[in-house]
Amino acid sequence: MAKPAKRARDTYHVGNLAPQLLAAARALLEEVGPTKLSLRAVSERVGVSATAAYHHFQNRNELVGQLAAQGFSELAGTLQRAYSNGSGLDKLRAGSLAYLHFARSNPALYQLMFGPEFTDETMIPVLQRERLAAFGELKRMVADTLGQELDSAEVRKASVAAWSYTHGLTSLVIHGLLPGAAEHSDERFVDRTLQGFAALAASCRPSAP
Amino acid sequence: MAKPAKRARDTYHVGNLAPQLLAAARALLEEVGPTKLSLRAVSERVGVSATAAYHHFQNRNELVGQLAAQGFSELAGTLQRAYSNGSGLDKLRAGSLAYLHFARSNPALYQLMFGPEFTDETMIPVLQRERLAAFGELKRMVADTLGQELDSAEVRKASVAAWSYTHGLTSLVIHGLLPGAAEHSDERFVDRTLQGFAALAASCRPSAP
DNA sequence: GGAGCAATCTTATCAATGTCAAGATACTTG
DNA sequence: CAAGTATCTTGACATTGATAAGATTGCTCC
Repeated sequence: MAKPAKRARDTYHVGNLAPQLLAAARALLEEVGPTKLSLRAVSERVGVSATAAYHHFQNRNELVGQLAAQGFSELAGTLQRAYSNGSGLDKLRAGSLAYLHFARSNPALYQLMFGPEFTDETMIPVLQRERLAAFGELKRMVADTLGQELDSAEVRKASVAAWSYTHGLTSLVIHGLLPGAAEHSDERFVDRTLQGFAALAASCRPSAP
Repeated sequence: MAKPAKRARDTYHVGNLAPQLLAAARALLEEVGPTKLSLRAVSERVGVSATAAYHHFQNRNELVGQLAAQGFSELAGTLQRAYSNGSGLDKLRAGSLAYLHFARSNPALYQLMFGPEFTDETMIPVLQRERLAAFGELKRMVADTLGQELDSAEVRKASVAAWSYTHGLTSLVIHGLLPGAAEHSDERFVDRTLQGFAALAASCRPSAP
């Protein structure tokens, strides 16, 4: 009704179910949490039978896997935007901020992306691809900051370091392990953590260079 | 039979079921993964009926919560040991190593400890306590390294920083997001990440102090 | 030491969920 | 328009978490 269905393919039976299921699942995911997302609830929200999803996804795992892949894709986009819009040398800080902001805006999705649902057996190709793409985006940022080749050992190590601390901080915030996780701003978390690193680094090389 | 039951309380009916259930759950957890741990399987392994556990735990959540609490307790102990045995200034490196080693020795338990199962509603007191205790251990290490008061702002920030990068690195390794996660040693991961931080820090203050 | 009691355990059962098989429906294509 | 295929529904089954009610065991107290 709202949109004129130009192609015949677009109005098929009930319509293109797969995107609708993904959208409903995405919404439900944030409502009920990553552990309580049921296929039946998703189907019911869209208005189809409980087993309709099996004609578009192999099983529940593929649906949530595509959801996670979608998350990694959005995360990569967010990082890229922060990277290009960032000014000065602290593009990495902007990256961390974007990362944390994405996770706090989509906590359940973030938990799904890094959750225990996907092991080697339950991994699906698209998820692996988007994961790599997101990490590639991070590596690009780091390579640019360091002024080195994208696949140099330096960049690889520094990228893992950057990803580690950002993901760790984000994970702690999301899971509520840090006091006052609810009220504090993204900036506060990132900046205080960076200050913490500075303090640790300073104590390693006591005072002079 | 094996052990002479000194107190009468110790041989009660089938015996002290709660610890047995926890032990079986702990073993099963690592066998089937954190998402597939069922109460029934645990009960069956111990040799009791499916609902026997409900006389010792409110529900499944309390059982896995106590498992997670146990994990935090062991983690705290591991950290403390690494901290006291560590030599020189790199006690923090020893702490990171111990953290990563614990997680890789108990991957499913680690995923459970930081997994999405425990939200504000499903939180249980003992888990919260052990969590805080483990973080307290980390803070002690950092305070000692920095030579500052335990609850100074500096120590708090530095502790979050240290926890963030260690937890982030560990999480990435455990979830298989880093290439070659299976074969490489704990030392390699930690040291390369620390080198990565050094490279990042160096690029922020280009050359001179 | 035995009666009573409370803790513990079992059986039966239910609701929710993931999944499969078979049939019904709608769109497409020759 | 007919045949065929993609899509969707109904019905059913196994697994799991959970509850209710009954059975059993060990403790307690006279």
